[in-house]
Amino acid sequence: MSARREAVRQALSGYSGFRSAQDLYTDLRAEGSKIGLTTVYRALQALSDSGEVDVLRTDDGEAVYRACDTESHHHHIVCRVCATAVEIEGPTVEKWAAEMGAKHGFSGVTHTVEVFGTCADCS
Amino acid sequence: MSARREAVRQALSGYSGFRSAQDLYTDLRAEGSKIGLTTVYRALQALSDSGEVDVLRTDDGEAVYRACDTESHHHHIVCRVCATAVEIEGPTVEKWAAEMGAKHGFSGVTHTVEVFGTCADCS
DNA sequence: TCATATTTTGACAACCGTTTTCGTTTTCGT
DNA sequence: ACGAAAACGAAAACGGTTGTCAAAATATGA
Ligand SMILES: [Zn+2]
Ligand SMILES: [Zn+2]
Ligand SMILES: [Zn+2]
Ligand SMILES: [Zn+2]
Repeated sequence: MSARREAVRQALSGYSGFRSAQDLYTDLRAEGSKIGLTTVYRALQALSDSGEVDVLRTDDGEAVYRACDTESHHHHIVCRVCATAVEIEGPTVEKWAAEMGAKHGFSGVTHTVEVFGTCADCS
Repeated sequence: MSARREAVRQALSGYSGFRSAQDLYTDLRAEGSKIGLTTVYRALQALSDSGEVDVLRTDDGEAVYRACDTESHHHHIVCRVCATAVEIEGPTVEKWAAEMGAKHGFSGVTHTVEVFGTCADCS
């Protein structure tokens, strides 16, 4: 883990919501870091490959990242206004997805589930 | 509904899976149509705005479209190999998402759910 | 320590899907 | 048939992301 990658991880950990690569780049530069945008992308790629951060796509196709508390399988409920996110578990959903796969003859079933809403603070 | 838009809808209806704008453009040109790529994008935008087609983002951020049988809320199980998709309903999931929202004080809760796997034909 | 091999970095250009622009063509109501 | 309004397509612009490559940092080992 290089110093720059650690800096990116740290910057991401400071937020409870999902952030884009460019957001993080702006944050780091604002703090005085001389990091390059390319390096931020590379760090996020590595962190997501290793499962340390979660990635998802916004409606307009931008990748956003989050340093979650757990590395085990989970989902999120994300605020549409402030982008803060809460980690949630859904045994119900896990089972449902598996059942659906089996029912339709699909193997190697995975799923993506995200919940959106407006959080209490933003209401 | 203009003729070009109708052509895009028709082209999309010919497939059971999700297709990208560029895929459809290639299909239509291959059939001899003189349609432009811009028009394909515009038609898909209109169709998705009106709820006639579903849109989702692939892992690499590309938008893909599908002409579903029903316009009411539903989800899909998508084959990772041939991209064919089956429409599925999940009362269980609907309830779970709503409960999660309420539990964490979120309002106006929506959700995205997609299931992926390898279909029977591709196994 | 010093020299050398390896990895990481960042400026910049390239890439690719998508949107905007704008002049032309088609459609539609009268 | 006429003019207004909408749709169209080619090309340029856009924005996020990835590739390139030379310089800088770091690790290795004599
Ligand atoms: Zn997470
Ligand atoms: Zn799950
Ligand atoms: Zn559908
Ligand atoms: Zn649902």
